[in-house]
Amino acid sequence: MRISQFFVATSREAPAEAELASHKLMLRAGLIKKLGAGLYTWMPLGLRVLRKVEAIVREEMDRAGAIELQMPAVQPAELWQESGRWEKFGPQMLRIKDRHERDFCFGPTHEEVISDIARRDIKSYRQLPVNFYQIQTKFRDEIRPRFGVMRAREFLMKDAYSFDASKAGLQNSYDAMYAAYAKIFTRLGLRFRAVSADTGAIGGSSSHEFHVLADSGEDAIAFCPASDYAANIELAEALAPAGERKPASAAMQQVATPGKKTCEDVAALLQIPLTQTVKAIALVANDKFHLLLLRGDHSLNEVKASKIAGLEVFRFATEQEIVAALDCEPGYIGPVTARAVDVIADRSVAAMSDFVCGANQPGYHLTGVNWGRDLPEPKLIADVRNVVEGDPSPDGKGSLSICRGIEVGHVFALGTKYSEAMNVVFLDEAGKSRLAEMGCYGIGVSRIVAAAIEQNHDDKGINWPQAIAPFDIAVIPIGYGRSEEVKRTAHRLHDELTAAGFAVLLDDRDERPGVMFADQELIGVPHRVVIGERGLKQGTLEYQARGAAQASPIGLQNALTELKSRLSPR
RNA sequence: CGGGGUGUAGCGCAGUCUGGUAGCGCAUCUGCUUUGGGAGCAGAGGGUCGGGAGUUCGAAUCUCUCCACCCCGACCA
Repeated sequence: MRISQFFVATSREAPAEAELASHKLMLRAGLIKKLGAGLYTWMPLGLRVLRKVEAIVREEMDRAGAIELQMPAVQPAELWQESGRWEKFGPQMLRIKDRHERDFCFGPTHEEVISDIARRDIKSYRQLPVNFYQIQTKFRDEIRPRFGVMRAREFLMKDAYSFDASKAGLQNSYDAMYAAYAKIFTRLGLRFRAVSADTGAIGGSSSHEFHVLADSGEDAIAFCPASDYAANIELAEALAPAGERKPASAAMQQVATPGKKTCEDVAALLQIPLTQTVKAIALVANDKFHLLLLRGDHSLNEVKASKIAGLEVFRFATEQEIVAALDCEPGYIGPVTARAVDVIADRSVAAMSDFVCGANQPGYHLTGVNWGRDLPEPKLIADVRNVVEGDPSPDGKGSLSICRGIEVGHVFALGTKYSEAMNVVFLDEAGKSRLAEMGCYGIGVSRIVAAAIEQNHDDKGINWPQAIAPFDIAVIPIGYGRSEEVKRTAHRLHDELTAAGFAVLLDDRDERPGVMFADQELIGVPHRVVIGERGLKQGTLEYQARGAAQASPIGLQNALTELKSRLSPR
């Protein structure tokens, strides 16, 4: 490809709205253009990358036995009403009406549609198992779209749905997808990790997320360096502290802590460790007030909290509700005099003695508080906090580390949730009607492009993994308009490399060298060869890999052979 | 949904407080020079200052209103 016949629109400065490295670089390199909040055009250069990712995903899905189809992006409301998700899905779903005032949505996902297809066409166990997939544009009306295509509203996703006759079959399908995902991300050249994930509101038996590891990732992952344990922080269990609770050694005392509303402030004022303090979080669920206790240095895990019976749908209490229930403003609330209130203690709080908490009197806290003596033992003890670095690993092998990741894939064993709701049944060997066991498997295709950049860039620009680079090699002639020999050599090399099956980008703009170098580095073409009069006189060209510190000369005579070997994987 | 911020040329910004005929850098176009790391000089084009209403002799600037975009946020123990 000659640049003059392609479209490369790079810029030196990124629009002010971009924060993340990948977002800035995608805009600067001209991969994407923003049309509106969370809406992006894939420019020709970006589209080449997107298509490469897509191709690898498709190949591995096919290889794993999945069958491609394509469902409509716009879906009738009826299907969603049938599954109950028309109401449940909430404002994330973009709802639209047609000219007859009939309700539709722009599909945020396709469980309903695929279930509808399956129930119409799958009648016998002989047709199972089957796994359908598509690579489709989805729309989710995110509260806050950001980071470019990383969290866009319109995005490209590969979603697959498996149907099996039995739980064991579902496990097979699930395992096959898990393996395919590992292959896909390996082929993409990304550093990733599969982690156990919460099965959340969808229900179902097991679930794994695939994360591309990057400090800028939105998700926290807990993993154990000493074992293969890895879980989304939402799921990672915080074990109860080992050993017996220490006996009380101090008397309960009320101390003045005016203006000190946070555990940090109180601990600083009293000169005690933060781990000695207890914070009380006021929650309301089903119109009932609850006080949830966490150690001062811990943070609430809302997913875990919502698994407690009665707290399935909770919210934080308003200041008015707190005052009404405890007769005290937030900042000084605590469990001791809150006898009429349901108290839920985190495991680590239940194991504390001589702790400090709010006194339910504005400007006062209590010190030396002890369970059983100063207040009743907690009615309910649960794991409701996020694990922190150094917590013991739930599998008992060492301690946890925390890293950040970008969720690019998710495999999910759904079971019969949708087959029940949508009546997806088939006849088994005995002629009996049975519910299909379903699984669903997503990959954020467009997000992968951004994630790959997060993981592979430097101060000059993108450094694509070979597998998804928009071009394999850039040919840069210096003095293109001045030297016939340079021009001729450049075109010959371009043609030969192209004939050898490589995607070649020839910079025939007759630009100054600095401009061409800077553009190639920004765009991130993994290899480049420079042709100049100087070198040609000595019969050499210059080769440089994108990440390499400097160029090395190669002989003009054997240039093609040499470049072929450098370009071929491994 | 709440709070904050921004909207001026394709991009990055100044000008707004203190009203008086719209500016800088990059990019674009023309010419000459230059040619191995985002060139130099000379010239040129491009903006109903987010939209609407109002105040005023006069509004990018003041007032009201609407819109778009960005950031932060459930609180906190």
